Amino acid sequence: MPKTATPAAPGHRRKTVRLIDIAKQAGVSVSVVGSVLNGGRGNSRVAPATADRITTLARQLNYRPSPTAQQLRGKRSNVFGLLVASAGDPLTSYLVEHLDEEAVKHGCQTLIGNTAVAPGRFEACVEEFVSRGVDGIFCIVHSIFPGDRKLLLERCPNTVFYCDPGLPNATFVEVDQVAAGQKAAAHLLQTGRERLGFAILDPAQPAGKDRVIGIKAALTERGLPASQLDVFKGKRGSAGPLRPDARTIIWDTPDEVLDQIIDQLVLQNRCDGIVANDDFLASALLKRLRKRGLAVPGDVAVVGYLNHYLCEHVDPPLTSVDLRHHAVAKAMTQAVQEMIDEGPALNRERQAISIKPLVVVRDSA
Amino acid sequence: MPKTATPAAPGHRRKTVRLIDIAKQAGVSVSVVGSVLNGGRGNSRVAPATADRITTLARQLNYRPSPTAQQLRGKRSNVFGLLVASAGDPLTSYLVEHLDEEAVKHGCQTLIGNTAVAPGRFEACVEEFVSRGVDGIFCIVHSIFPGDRKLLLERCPNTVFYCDPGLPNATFVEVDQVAAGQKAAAHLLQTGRERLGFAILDPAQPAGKDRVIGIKAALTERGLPASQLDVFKGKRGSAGPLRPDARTIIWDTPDEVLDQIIDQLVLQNRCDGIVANDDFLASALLKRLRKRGLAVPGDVAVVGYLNHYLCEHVDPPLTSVDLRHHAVAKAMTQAVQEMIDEGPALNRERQAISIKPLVVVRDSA
DNA sequence: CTGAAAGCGCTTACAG
DNA sequence: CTGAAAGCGCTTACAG
Repeated sequence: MPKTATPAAPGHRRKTVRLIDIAKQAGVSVSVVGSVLNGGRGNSRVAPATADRITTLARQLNYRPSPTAQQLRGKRSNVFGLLVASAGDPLTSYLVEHLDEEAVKHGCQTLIGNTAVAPGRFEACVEEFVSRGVDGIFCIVHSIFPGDRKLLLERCPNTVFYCDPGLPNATFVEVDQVAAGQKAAAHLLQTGRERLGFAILDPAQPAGKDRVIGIKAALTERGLPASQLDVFKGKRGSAGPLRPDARTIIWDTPDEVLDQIIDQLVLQNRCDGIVANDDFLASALLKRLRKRGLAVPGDVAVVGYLNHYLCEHVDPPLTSVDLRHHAVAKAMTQAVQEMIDEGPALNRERQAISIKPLVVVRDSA
Repeated sequence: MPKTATPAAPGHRRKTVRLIDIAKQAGVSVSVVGSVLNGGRGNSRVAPATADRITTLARQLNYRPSPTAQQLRGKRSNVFGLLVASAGDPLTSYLVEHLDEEAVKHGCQTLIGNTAVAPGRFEACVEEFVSRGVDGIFCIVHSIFPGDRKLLLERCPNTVFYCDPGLPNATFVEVDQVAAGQKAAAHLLQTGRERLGFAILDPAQPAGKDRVIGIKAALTERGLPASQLDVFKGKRGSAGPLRPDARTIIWDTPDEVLDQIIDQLVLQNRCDGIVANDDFLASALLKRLRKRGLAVPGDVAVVGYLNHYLCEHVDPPLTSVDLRHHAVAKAMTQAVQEMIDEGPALNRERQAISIKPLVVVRDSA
């Protein structure tokens, strides 16, 4: 229990240097020092000679303004809050990294809000972020996780979502699913495939429908009929954490479903190119195809979706659709920065920013 | 540019409720309200009836103390800084998640400090953390990345490292490498393997030597001579990022080296169980062994190290040594909490906390 | 048991 | 061009 009221220098005696310390040494008032060192526009108000003396002194003493005091006085915190279901999930960890990288470019730091740790954490994190005075919030919590997005937007209008939260006045960045389907299919067609299969799970999701539209568009572009696409509509397998230790959602597709996909698309409909719902399904398909004596890409080409970490490691390395997390992060950061600069614009209109994905070619297609 | 000096409620008009607001409504002074709502020991000083009135009012008005003001007054920030080379790296992303989870349990939030974004970021992050008054810092930046650890420890004594930073007064948590080798080998021996191979990269690293000691200990425990272990000492392949987008270090082992490993360990020395340096090497070996007509685990069993995400997805699924990131995170958080509680104990002794890894059995061994 | 007052480090009108 | 003063929201001795 620290007796001193010196907050900086955690667990340390070392006196933190303040404006007044510099002011004394420079023989001027704190106002002058403040305006020279931290002043927004107003360091022109100080005589050049005085200003020089002050900046030199500040450098010598290694002066750092106290963000705490500045914030209490009404300045920005230069902190963004980041709501994430689980920061360790490789699905989003790259996005976390890129968001923080962009935040740093904007002179900000990122505060983690891990919402999947316990029930009610989403709302609790929002309250904490707001009371800490964050400048804005990124919400990259997947829609399958609970959390009151409406409350979030009320408590902090400067919020940018990853994917559509379904709120009338939300700002969000999303991946263009039509383009995702179109690009995956176009790659298959360009490399000589003629009959395409789409193994889709959760066909009810709009993302799936958009990808079908995209695949058909790719066929049309090459003058092929939409009937050259066969869609396997399956259900998710059991969802469970990858390891007892982790909270990652990994969708485990049972062998029966994999066999159904292979039976319908490859054997029955003679598809020579398959677009898989995601890299996990693709990776499972790769294994199952081998087990059944079908060669990839010899007999059938496979394209994944996510361009996930594991693509490099499966056999053969998986061609996949990259979601361009860095571009997403840039767009999200830019959006929040604009909201901050524009000030409290209540009743803001819904704004959707769309990112076009890219195909990363490896060996499977 | 906000005109008001109200920091909370980012980009929002909504007046934040303060102690004085409650004080007025309750007809008492701020001192009383403060001691009831935020007071450490001293809420016994207030009459129960008054206290009740105040707490009710606080709940009604949804009062939240301003951490900024509290911090300026000398209270803890309840923020931990987290130095990480790249938060998106799946090697550490789980550790990031677990550290934050533990921080939340201790009533703290985590501020990210991404040190690999640009040169000098490590030191810059340290300064920012210190000036923001973090209560402690976790440094999980891998030793191959630059960063002045000594300065870090000086600026913030309440720092806990993941892995030995090689400083005389550092507190750190590390994985027991002897146990890692011992457990991997013990599993192979228990499942009927008799001649072991260890494919080690960077043999100069102490971690590698410790693992050799562990493997030999496992042999001895079963009454086998240490000569039943054959060590392949190789060099790292080229290190490069997995994707142009990411800063992850992935060690790419060229096919020639993989062939050398197989030639020496499997063909020449008839090893039937291989301990691989890490999951990436193991995954590459799996592919190469298949290409050369050797069955896993039929002809040779393979054990990885990391229990990385991809273990589930390679073919066959990889048995691996789990580094118990959650236990590591717990130990790190507990250590920093103790440092905070004990107060500024300069000249603290070097403290090493060792975590014993576990074998996670899948199909490859 | 309660209140008035000082002060954490800074910014920002307001006077000179 | 420069300084004295008020105040951000809170805590903490110190008086009553």
